[in-house]
Amino acid sequence: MSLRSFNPAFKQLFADRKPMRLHIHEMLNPHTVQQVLDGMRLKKLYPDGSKLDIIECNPGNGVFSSMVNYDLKPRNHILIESRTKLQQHWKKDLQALQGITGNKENFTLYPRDPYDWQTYLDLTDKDKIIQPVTKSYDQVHDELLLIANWCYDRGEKIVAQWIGCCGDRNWLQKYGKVRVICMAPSKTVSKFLSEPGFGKRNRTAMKRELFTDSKLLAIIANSANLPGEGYDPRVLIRDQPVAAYDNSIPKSTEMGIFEFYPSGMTTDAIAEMEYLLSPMYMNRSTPLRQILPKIVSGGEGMAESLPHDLLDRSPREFTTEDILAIAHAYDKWPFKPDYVDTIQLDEIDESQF
Amino acid sequence: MLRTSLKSSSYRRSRALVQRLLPQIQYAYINTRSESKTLAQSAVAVSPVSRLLEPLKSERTESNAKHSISKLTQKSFSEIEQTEFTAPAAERQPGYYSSKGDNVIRQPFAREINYLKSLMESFVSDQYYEKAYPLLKTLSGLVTPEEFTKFANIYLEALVQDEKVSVRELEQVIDKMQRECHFESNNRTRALRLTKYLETDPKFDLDEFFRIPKIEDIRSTLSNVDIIGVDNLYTIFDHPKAQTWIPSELKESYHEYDLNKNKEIVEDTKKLQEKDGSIRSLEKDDLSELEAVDSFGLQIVRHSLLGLEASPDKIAVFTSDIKEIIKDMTNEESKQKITSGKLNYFEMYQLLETQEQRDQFNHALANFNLDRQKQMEIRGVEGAKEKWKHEYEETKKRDSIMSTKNLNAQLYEWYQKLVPLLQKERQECLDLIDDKATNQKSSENKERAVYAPFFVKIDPEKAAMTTILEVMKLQSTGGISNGMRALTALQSVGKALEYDYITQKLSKKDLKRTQTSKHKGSRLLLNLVRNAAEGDPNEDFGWSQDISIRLGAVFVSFLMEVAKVRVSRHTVETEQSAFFHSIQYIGGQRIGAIKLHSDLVKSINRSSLDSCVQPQHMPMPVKPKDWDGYYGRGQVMSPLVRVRDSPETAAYVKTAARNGNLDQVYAGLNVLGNTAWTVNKDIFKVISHYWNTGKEFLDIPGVLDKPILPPKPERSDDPSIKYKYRKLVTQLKSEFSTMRSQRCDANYKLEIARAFIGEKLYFPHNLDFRGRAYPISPHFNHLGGDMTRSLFLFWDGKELGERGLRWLKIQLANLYGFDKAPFDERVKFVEDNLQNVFESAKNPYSEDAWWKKADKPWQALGVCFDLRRAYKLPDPTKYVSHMAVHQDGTCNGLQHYAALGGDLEGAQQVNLARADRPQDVYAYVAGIVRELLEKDAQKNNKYALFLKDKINRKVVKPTVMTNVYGVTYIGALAQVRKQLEDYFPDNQRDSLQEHARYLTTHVFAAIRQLFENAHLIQDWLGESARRISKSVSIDYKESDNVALHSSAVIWTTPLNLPCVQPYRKGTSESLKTAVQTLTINRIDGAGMVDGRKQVAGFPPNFVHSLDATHMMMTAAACGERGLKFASVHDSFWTHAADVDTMNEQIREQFVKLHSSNLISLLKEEFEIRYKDNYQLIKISSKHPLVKSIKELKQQWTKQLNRPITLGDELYMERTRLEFLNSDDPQKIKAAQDMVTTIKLAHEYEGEIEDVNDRGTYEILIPLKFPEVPPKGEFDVNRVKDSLYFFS
DNA sequence: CAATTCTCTACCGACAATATCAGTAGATAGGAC
DNA sequence: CCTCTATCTACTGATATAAGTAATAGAGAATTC
Repeated sequence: MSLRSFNPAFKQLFADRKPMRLHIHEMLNPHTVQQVLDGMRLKKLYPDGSKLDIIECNPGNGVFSSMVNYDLKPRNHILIESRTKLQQHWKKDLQALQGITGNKENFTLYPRDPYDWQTYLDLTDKDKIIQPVTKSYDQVHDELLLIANWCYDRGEKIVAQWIGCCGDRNWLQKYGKVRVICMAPSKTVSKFLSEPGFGKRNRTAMKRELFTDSKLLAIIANSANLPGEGYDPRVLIRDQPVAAYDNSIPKSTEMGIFEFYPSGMTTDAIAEMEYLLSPMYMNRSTPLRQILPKIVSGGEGMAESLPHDLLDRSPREFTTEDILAIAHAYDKWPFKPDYVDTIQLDEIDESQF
Repeated sequence: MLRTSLKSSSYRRSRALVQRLLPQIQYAYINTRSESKTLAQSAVAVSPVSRLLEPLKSERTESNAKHSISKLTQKSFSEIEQTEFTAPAAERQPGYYSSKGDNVIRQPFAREINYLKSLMESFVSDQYYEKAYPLLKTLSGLVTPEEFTKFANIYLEALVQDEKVSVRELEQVIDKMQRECHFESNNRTRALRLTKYLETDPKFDLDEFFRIPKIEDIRSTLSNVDIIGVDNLYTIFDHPKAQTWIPSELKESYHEYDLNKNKEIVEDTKKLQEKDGSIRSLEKDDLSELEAVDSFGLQIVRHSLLGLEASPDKIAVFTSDIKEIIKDMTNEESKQKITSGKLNYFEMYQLLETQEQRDQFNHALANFNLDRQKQMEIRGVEGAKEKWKHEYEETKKRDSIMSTKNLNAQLYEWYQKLVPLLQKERQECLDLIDDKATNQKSSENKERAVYAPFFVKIDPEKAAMTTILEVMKLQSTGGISNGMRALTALQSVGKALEYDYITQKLSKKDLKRTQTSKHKGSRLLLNLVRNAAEGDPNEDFGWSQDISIRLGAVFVSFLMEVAKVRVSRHTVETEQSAFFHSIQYIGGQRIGAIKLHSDLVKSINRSSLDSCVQPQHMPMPVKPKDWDGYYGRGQVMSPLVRVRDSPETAAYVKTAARNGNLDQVYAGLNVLGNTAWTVNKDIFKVISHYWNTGKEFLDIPGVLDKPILPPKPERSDDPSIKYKYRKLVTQLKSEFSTMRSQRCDANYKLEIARAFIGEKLYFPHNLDFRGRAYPISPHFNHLGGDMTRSLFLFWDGKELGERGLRWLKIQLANLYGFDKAPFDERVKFVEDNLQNVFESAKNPYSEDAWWKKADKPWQALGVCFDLRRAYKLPDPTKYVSHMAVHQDGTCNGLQHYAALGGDLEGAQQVNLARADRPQDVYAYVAGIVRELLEKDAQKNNKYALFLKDKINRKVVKPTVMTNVYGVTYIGALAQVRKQLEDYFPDNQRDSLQEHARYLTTHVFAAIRQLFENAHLIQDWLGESARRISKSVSIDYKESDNVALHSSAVIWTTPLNLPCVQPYRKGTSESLKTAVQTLTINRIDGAGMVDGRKQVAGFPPNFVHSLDATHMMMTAAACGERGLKFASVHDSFWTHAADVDTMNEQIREQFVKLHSSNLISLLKEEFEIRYKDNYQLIKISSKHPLVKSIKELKQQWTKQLNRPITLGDELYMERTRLEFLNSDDPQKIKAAQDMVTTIKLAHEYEGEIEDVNDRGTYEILIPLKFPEVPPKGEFDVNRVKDSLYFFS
């Protein structure tokens, strides 16, 4: 298979160094990346590279970065990388690239922590490296693309929050329907992409369905494994993701790549009862009727204003309509507790000094 | 905990794998015995083969039975009856914990045995003998025959006590037990039979009964006096052969009896006094009306300690006693006052004139309080209930519909609903036990069967109260808002129920054996029998944790079912559950919680709960009985040492107690427990006044409604803003809820204080596992904060004298915060402020009263009151003071370290040496740091330049203090950063961090420099702990249940208290209850030690065990000299007049403690204790030893046809040593010729270094300890001259 | 094995995860002979 | 009557839970990335 997207300028750069593994897994095999990119057909979505800004989180050793860059030829390609060793690599590589191509790839290394919200504020507001335009939510933002690799255990948390941001339309999603191409462990992706009724369906999956449009793009497994286990079959059939092998992905951590961007939906109603959803989804196979009294003072009373068939189903089975129905009932419920009472305390560490 | 369970599961897996492999190999060996050789055989050809093989053969016992035995504690009595649980004899043999040589026994199946015992006792005490028998039979399958006899005798004892059981039936049961359970009777069994015969068979022939047994056996039989009882012993005494039969301990009683028998005793007629005008102490109610304003919070529980009401006849006795006592008083006015009925007991006591009167008064009061204590235990909660009922009825009169407005009325409503439900459930349980239940096999009944035998023991009415009180008390604990951890709730309810059950059981105890109708007879014998009947203080009693939790869950779930609150919003009103069960996610883990309805919480906040009535949480109005074993006597049921669920700690302490090693510990504790206190009424009034304003005052938080929160951010605000908001809000809420619970806690304390005004009270103490002493009653004690401490006075007063007056002034200066100056200056400080002192005492409420600005204002005010009173006398030195004056060690941990290490400069800085002024170690360390920075500043270090003028004692104090506890760099960094925070604005976080990092390193360096030797000792302790916790016992086998690293750090204090660090990695087990399935982390006595904690904990724990020892020694010494003594770890208290004596003893005892080289002694102790342990160390693969060891292992591998394990290596060494120590010269010879890996390492002459690098090879060597670091030059005797050592 | 990732970070008093589901081993019942 | 299989149950181990990681930095334990 041809490496259509491979930037020859990188050939030497990659050859010069040994790829390092630093906590976050990534594809190191260009052939795999090529397969994935072929499946994604990004050029169709972003035909005009001269207007496109790419923000990439945790580019790592840069195989994917360089190839997606070569594919789309963006105006800006920001690499947010916080691992000092990799920062050094990039600095060196970009210097070299300057010599080879004059950095017509438009890479900029932004050596900050992609986990930190402040990084994005500084990128656009303080350092003004890029200044995205705000577009309407009618269609996907065609001048801004976010690529992120969160393929390690703790990445799940940030992915969940990013999905939440689509509902709130804040963070980068304040600029419009910004597509996020996200790499994460299959364990995470299969959870967040599951549909109602699937065993792994959880709160974030529900929010994902409600607030975003999403698609499973690819599954990359170690060649010792069979890719795609644990995903909701409906998603696999619907999205027809690319299945590829890459042995830089460890056997224990399959990688899933999916995209999401805000859907038309945004509402305060879900945030208002977020504190209810959390315990609700802890017993996600228990019928709502039994859960209600366990999540809020007097919660059993809320049942009166909900249809029976909904009460008999469990959170795992809830569709977005169900959730909205519950949100509505909650809104009308007279016994909503004070906001103070809904705040959960975390561990109190009392230091004596 | 997920991690732990994963770890242990994978660990189990690998072990299971080994277990699966091993048998095959051994079978293979056994079948081909002639061809192949075992390890040992190959090494010692001449050794008797069978003996070498035996241990290996037994390794393959992995029976199913064992597997199911661990499930036994989850089974109900009927399931146990139907299932067979039998452990192979080998597995019943006791093991050991950390050390083979300590002779502390680890009982296999301890939890299962305990459960069966509880069940059996439960049945047997209600005459369900046929239900109890199968349990006994199951027990016989789990324990050794000797152990079994003990349990069988418990069963038989019940039969003997039951009059309906005949001798024949008894003998039949014994017969059956012999047949079915391999019961081996002993002399206690004989005593049981004897008793039954004596009591039921008029024609019983003692001669015949004792014809066959040997004389020693007869004597041993008769020494079971608790079984035989007084009257039966008299019968035996009457027998002509009695003199030869009776054991030595009964000789004296026998003679007394014999003597009295022949005397005509005139029966004393009761001389009960007529009840003319009994003097009763001022009623608490009157006082409350006098002094309490029922406005804000501090609501008086009427009869809050109703139980402290005595029965009328006791009042009469007390009254006449007092009349008798004051008969000879000279001051008529005082006499008048005492009989007026307007004084409380303490005020009466103060008016007495002679020591004799006081002694008599104390005696009378002690008798009186004994009865009151009993009443309190029996009817403790009754008072609360009456109050609830009253308010309920009042409320009902006003409103037709109950509302949450009145909390107590609400509680009563729940109580009323709960009781019938519990009664019904109890009946169901009874039916189930009687096999009368309609659907015996239903799943409901299956669950019921687990708790039924215990449920039926509980009085529903009392339990209803207990449940409500406990649950309400726990609101907002455990980091859960408006609720509590389910585990905590179920456990405390369960424990409280257990307490009720035990007290009830004790009050109903069969008195037959300890009473006699004879007026003549032997008092000695009576005492002997009564003592014996109290039982062995080293024997466990009560329910296991599982039982009480499960039971607690049943009660809590019933409460949750019935408890409702009425809620209204706008125009809607409805009834909702008061409690609900919920799962919360805290700190990455799910926590089961019982939450209160938010409206209920608001109601509680408004009215503040008065839940204190439960006697187990109270100080004692009577002197606690002296400690003489693992469990306390009398009302004190707590163990001597708080063992934190560590079976090992408990076992070590019990063994020490049984061996009689703890007398010195008891002595110290008893001094603490015998110190009588009373409540300072003057202070109470002032606190009460400020409390009732409802405003914040000093350390009392004000009444708070709800926290004020800033407006919520918009949905579309940046996540960082939302996050910051959430963080702020949680912090506000958490601050709010700590304030609230502080106020709640203070309320609780004040209520107890109020109840004890004018009363005499005691604090029985017990120990933590290091030996530090704590009062057992948890809330109201002298360990509390300033406010709580200020409420205490010694019951006894002592005339100040010159010195006492001086010390009282010093005490005030110390409390005021003027404690860094020499004594004379402190005295002067107070004398200069004497007007302020008087003014404070005279008018404590004035806006800017002097006392309010003190460091510890409440206690300072207390001294002000005292000083003012003293100075009102013509001669203030004649004033009788009840104040406790404190002498505090200056950085006590460092004092001990300095003494151990002998650091000259360090010792001086913590006042071990005499100095004109008290030395301040913090300031001194700050000085060193400053010098270090100065040097760097000259090199133009920017951090040094910035920081050098900002170093003061405050900056270094936290780090110096926590250094003793082994604070790490990162922890200290956080402290320093906090101290430096003010110098850096918010946007310079990075700079702050860098400066803090720089400074922390230098603070560490400074401490290290000052206490160089001490640090070497700290390191030595740490290293020793590391080696111990990574060591392997010689008996280690892969197939065993004993973990690879199973030795904890254990040491013995100079007072012989064994200290066992309880840190082991547990396994999580789940316990299904009526409320939820709990996950309980259980530690196994032979489980893996938590090396990290063992190492980190040992240095501080060892030093704390030393300071505890010092305290106990001082306590005992002060006690011997007639001083009253109390302590808060490193703060020692006594009367002002006695401070000099105490100070002398503090120093004497310190010198005595440190006159031996404690670390060398510790090393010797370790060497003995861990002599059977081996160290796993890594040596360089290039080390010459590696080659020979590898060779030997290869040789063995070939012969055994499997890889050599650690267990194999140890087995070989074990065999070698066994042979070496045998008497058989052939074996000795064989052992000498035998080579093992360990022997190779042991005999290696060169250097063996534990390297932590790559390219290493792990070998076993005998456990050795590092050399003790040399001591510095400081001579500990100089402490005797130090003025400010404790000051 | 050695390399890499994860965890924990100040002592004691006063500790503490839980629900669910899939898979498996063992038990029971049932049916045929 | 015995054996064999189908079905059920009990038990175990794995997994998900939430959704700022929190400002650090170095050793030690646990995996195998």
